[in-house]
Amino acid sequence: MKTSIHGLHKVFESRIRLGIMSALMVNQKLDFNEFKHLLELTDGNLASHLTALEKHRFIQVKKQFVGKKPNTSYSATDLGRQKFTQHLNTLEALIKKVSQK
Amino acid sequence: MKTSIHGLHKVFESRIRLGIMSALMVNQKLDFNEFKHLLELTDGNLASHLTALEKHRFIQVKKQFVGKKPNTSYSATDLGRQKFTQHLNTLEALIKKVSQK
DNA sequence: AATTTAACTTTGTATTTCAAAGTACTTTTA
DNA sequence: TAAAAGTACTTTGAAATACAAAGTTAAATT
Repeated sequence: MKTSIHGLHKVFESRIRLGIMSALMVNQKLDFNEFKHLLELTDGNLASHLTALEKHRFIQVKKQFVGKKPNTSYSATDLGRQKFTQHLNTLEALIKKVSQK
Repeated sequence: MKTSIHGLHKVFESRIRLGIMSALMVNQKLDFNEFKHLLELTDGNLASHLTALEKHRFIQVKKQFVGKKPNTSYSATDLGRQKFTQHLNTLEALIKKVSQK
């Protein structure tokens, strides 16, 4: 087991950040409001989870105006994809181990 | 995504409790010291994670003497197996979703 | 001018996590 | 037989995390 949970990254353990990263793996970009509706969080809480991922450089932010509205969109960085993939691989291996028997 | 992370259980989010449950899915019982070596935790920390799982009735405890030494062993309950399986199924679905494309 | 929208930041509380130290009881060792 | 060690905790306290609610900034709409 020592080896099995070694590839897990603390920042991905939260269901919310897990959700954010998953969403960004299948969508090249998503904006603040999309996340808000997807995850049903308060603005502040969502912002802090996004900031946590940004601090690790697992996601990157782009601020612009879309039409006349401000828009903040997020995408996974290469590093983020790499680390998150490793996290999922570890989980997958763990699931496989548990399922086999 | 709303649906995807719905089957996750908070208590299984921690890598340590994930490790404990995984170990108990493939071993019908493990004792305190085995966990200690498997997970490399201080006694107190291990005890509190085990207690957390016990409070949810996801694991059960058996205290006995083995030879002359006290021995505390743990096993997953049916409820624990059921809930943990659901957690892993949810993760598996999420991984599949992310991997597809 | 007042309201709304977007995206935060700040504040404050509650919860979680963990190491370290302390405890109780038994056994082994010097 | 007194001291040390092992098992399995509990308690304490500090640090990190999580979250809601309220406040903020700046532009856009009514």
